[in-house]
Amino acid sequence: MKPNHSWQSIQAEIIRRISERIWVPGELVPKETDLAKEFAVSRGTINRAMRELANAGLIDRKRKAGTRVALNPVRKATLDIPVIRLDVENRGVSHKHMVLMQKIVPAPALITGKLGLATGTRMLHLRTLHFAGNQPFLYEKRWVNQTAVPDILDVDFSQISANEWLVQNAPLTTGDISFSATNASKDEAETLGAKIGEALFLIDRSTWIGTMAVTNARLAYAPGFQMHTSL
Amino acid sequence: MKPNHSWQSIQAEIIRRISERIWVPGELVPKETDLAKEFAVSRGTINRAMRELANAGLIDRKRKAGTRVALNPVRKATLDIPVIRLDVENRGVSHKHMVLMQKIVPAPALITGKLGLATGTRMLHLRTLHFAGNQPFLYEKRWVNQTAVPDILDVDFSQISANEWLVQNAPLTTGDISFSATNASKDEAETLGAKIGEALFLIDRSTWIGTMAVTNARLAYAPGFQMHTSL
DNA sequence: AAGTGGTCTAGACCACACC
DNA sequence: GTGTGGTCTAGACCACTTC
Repeated sequence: MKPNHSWQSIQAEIIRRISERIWVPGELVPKETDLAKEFAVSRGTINRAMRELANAGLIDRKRKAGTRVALNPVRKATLDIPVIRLDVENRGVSHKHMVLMQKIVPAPALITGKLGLATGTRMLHLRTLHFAGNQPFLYEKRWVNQTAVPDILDVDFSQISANEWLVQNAPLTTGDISFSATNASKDEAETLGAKIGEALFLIDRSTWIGTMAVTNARLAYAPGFQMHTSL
Repeated sequence: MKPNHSWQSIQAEIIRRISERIWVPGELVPKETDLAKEFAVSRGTINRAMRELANAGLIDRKRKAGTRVALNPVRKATLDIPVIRLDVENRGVSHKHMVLMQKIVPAPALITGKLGLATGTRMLHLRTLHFAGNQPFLYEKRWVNQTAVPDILDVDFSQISANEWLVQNAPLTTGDISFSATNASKDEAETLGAKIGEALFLIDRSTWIGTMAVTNARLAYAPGFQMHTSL
């Protein structure tokens, strides 16, 4: 039989019923077999349409208890975190980077704590300034666990940034990200061409492969930076 | 026949092959029918496992051209944007809010521009201070298009915050969000109990129902705020 | 115990991209 | 034209939850 409805059109109709309050928050909605009859499709198609809405937090589904419209719909914003070079190039300007510091030293407790490593672990420390065109764009302070990615010790970071090397050579890490705001320190202000105390957008990211800590990066963006997405 | 593999275990195995570089970035991976044979499952199960990886940006799939491991895996971070009250309560403290200003005036061009409304449109303007426990948490400056949600004019905002009323009564909006950092103005500093110039985390959100602009909110968080998520 | 969603199957047709 | 992924079907069994 030829389908009269695609899963996407059914999903759109369900969204319409929720947004127009035909189905009210907290209310039980018809079960899959009933909806399958109504739309004259198979249950699998209904399931496909509803599953994504459940993942998105719009509806709550429980076996036996049925499906209800979520009382407190949690909006989810998806942020793409590309390689810094591509992020810059997508803005229509060229990217270059400059390594300001590269050394292997015992990491501060703040870093080993975040990564769950023993205090005093010797790690590779890098400070890199990324440019968008001729403007400083991003000041990256990174600590890398040599044990997790020993090959990194042979990399020439004037050719490829640590960020890009890690994405290509340690893909599929898990991690935490936090976003915040900070006043520029003297070091940050001078490096980024900002004023001391100017508000900077900050990303702090720690990544692991399985349970092995790989790296922590503190990314301070030049003043005026905005991270943008849609809902 | 009883399945030997769930789609999740197959997905995990595919991820393993990519992360251990058994399948190299840019390389063509076996087609669905071949993988179905290998894992002794039906093609639908393979498709389910791969579809989510394609959505996540890990692989690129094209009809006829086949499936390839993505060259530049874009990490996607998902941010949950809950109602402010729940955001606060999830931190283990009580929430209350205080309406500092409520008036209907012609909106500034900055706002009408963002929302695509005629300059000088009269809109409902609200300034609300949200507390986490007894600490100022978030200073919200909001503009609401009365035409889109006329019922909002009857709402008592001392009982329910505009944020929460809109989530419940104008759900499923589309919108833009931007995240940035700003130095606290005198007004913001006094309201949030911060110092003038202190770095504040800022969210600017505009939402629409279809093509009808609903609201713009500028959320300035108290110093020290972090937005956190995992990869 | 019983009802609901979660998953899987084997097959089919279609849409798109490459030829 | 041809090959690949995208989708749908009709049916089945299972897992979880509530009763």
